[in-house]
Amino acid sequence: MTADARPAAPPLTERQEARRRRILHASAQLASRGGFEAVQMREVAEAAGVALGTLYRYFPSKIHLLVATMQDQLQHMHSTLRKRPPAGDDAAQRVAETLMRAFRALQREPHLADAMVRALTFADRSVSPEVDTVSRLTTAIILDAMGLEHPTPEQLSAVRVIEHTWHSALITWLSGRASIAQVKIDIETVCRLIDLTAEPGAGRG
Amino acid sequence: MTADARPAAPPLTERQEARRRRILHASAQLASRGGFEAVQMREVAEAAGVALGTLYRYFPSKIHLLVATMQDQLQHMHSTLRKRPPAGDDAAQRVAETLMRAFRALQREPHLADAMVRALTFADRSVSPEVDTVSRLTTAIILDAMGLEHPTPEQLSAVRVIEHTWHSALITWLSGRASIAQVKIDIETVCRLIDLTAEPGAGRG
DNA sequence: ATCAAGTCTGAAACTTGTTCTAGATTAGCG
DNA sequence: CGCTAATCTAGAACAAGTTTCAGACTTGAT
Repeated sequence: MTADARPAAPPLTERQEARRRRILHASAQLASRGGFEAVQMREVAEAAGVALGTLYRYFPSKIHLLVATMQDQLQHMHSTLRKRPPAGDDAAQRVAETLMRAFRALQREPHLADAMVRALTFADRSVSPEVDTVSRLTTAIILDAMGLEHPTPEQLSAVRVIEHTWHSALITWLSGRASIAQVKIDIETVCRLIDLTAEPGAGRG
Repeated sequence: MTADARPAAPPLTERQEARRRRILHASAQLASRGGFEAVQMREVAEAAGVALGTLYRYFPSKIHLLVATMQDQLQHMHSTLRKRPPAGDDAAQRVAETLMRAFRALQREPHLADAMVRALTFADRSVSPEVDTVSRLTTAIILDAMGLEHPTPEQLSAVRVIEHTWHSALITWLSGRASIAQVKIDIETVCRLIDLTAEPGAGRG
């Protein structure tokens, strides 16, 4: 899990750490109000009490900023979920329940969700490392729900597909093209893949 | 399917139809070169021999333009696929083959794919109708591959999840976070959902 | 052919993400 | 303390999406 691969992450001083937090907070705040468009770099800088140039030093683009915001929120959610693990009988149920729980959390701040998810899927290669971190966090959450320590490659594939579905379903909901009920069905549908890969010996054909 | 819902689509004159085509062509051309960023509204207008204001009259935003470009390309692909239907034995195989074929077509113009897919997932509510059209086209392609005329609700759910996976996998590939092999695995994995929802005993002919 | 309504053009203006610069502040160090 | 390098600030400048506007051109009806 510990992988600070990026070339030398210089340790931040306390004031710098504080600045970084203020920026992320301002970002989430503005996003909660008006979604992706409401997160305007000048406004973030002002709300965080920081010069525009400084904001760009900390986060090299609006997309980077919002993806980092998502990392932040996901971490929060991960620890929340850990405290109250899902109670279903089989893995598929637990994963579906976990994702729907996460989904309901996002529903409470739909604008914030909009900003984060749009940034995530719009990110180009220059943001890959950060997006990857988000992806690993999501994977960790799903694996936690499955209760697996050593997933098989097959199971990892199922998890990947679940993640795909999760992201894409989120987008269709955010853009008003799918109802919450529809998202629930999609998630439950994709979670059936877990059953397919659960039985040891039920190898892939 | 027949839904000219949008308030009165006034029939275009011949010259207008020609302008529209020129614009879409210029858009695809520029996108093929440098992807999303290379599609600059001023350049599209110039390449299409049209004033900037006119471009915006035809397509109210860059996103609208690129989503329309995708519609165009998808329609093209759909008719191509119809000519040579996939040859697999069961529905899952045929769908996977079809999607991988589409995927290889996109690979040939990765920049174009980048522009279209980024626009598609970045689109907000104001583009919903157009994005929905793309979604229906994709669904039609998948259902064609399955060989289904009257899918059950369950099968439609599977198709939805397949679409989710398709879009999201495409994004991970475009942003360099997944290899082509990985995409193939993901598609094959999700296609196993089709087997789950196949009518028992009906091998589907 | 003529008029009115709608469309297209060219160009400027406005918005917001991003970059750049010069000077002030801070951090680490002797 | 006093120096140097790094960081931060304020603000201008630039880039590309979007809007606006006055005037020229089409179109359709009379």
